[in-house]
Amino acid sequence: MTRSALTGEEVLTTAARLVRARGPAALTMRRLATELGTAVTSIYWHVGNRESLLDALVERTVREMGEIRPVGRTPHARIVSVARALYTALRERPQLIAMVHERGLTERMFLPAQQALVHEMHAAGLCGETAAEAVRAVQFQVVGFVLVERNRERSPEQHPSEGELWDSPTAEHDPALARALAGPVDTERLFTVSLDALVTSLLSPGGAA
Amino acid sequence: MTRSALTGEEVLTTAARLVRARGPAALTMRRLATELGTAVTSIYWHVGNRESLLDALVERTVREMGEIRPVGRTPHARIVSVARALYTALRERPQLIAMVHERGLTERMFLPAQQALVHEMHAAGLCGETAAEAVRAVQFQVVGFVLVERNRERSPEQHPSEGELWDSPTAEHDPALARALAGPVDTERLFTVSLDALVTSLLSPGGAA
DNA sequence: ACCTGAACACCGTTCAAGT
DNA sequence: ACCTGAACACCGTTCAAGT
Repeated sequence: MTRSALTGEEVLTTAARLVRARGPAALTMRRLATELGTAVTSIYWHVGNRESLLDALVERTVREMGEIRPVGRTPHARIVSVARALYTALRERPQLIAMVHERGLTERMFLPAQQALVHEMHAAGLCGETAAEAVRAVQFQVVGFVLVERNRERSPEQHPSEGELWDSPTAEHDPALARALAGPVDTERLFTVSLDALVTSLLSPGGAA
Repeated sequence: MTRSALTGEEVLTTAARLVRARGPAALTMRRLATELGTAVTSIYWHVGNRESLLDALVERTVREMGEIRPVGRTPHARIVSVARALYTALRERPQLIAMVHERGLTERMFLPAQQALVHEMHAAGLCGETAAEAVRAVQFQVVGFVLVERNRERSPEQHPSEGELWDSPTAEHDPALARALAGPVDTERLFTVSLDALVTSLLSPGGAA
């Protein structure tokens, strides 16, 4: 049986599917060829080599992250919406994001969202270095949460257990804190709450950063 | 020529050196064997396989990060000192940290520093969820900075250039902001400044988070 | 223009055999 | 108890040869 002509786009799509389903390590040229029903060497004609295939995959991810648009009526709401959209998009593509980061393109990936945030900071009356720091604060908040959360998912059994924190003498007399830091935490809620707090304090005159 | 008996410790040290010098991809069992002057298969007797070798490497890194101690007279100063120490330690071992993260041990790695931060937050009068959020805020600040910074180092040519930001209509009339967000930034200073601002606002009553 | 198999230099890992 | 080489199943990549 013959298959229709192979295209670069088809290679890319199948490669992306492999990465999302089974991680970057599962993306071998031979496995990809089997998946596509072609000889390994055909892939090379279309995408060069493995490295440039990964580059193309990353490029596509960066494009997708660029489609984030603010929604809401107040600057506060619009900033929160961008941060939430970033957060969601990052969580949906953990492996691809890791690949973007490995290639040093994280900043470029964030650029459109960053420009949107700058716009909203201006609308809220911030400017100059204050606005820049506010933008970064939001960005770091998102990245930090995604990282911590992913870490919890990966190793649900080995992150600091409540027990361990209870043993710590400093936490002994503050159970609310121990609970908040150990967990299972409702990260979704925690993200919303602390993002809201952050944006509020950033936008208030003489605020946090 | 014979060599003295191989030990697990020796394998670990040489492996760590290889990773720090040339990245995790350079750590192949065969290369390691050559470096050690033994047969590949000897390594297996001492450390099991590549996976458990990496586990041991990661374990060692986690231990090293646990040696952070706060210094200074005020809670503010002691919190800042912990954050700075974390920041420095993370920057010194980028590849090993990445491996820790891959294995989902980032939180465990941060645990000692986290406990120190909890202690200082209590000393500063915070407790419960407020203290927990403050601890996380500091932690995310550090992680966020290390990530952004490492990204800049990796791809000095492709992060958003000043030119690009200038083209953006939102930044056109705010050169100070454009400068702050593009770069090259004095990240060392930026880290100090924004860490100080963060801690100040966290510790002030009715503060940021 | 597109696809192929053979071949090369690398991997990690197992295992029977040595001392 | 420790070390070895041979062998296996995998890699990515090149290249001459096909259509």
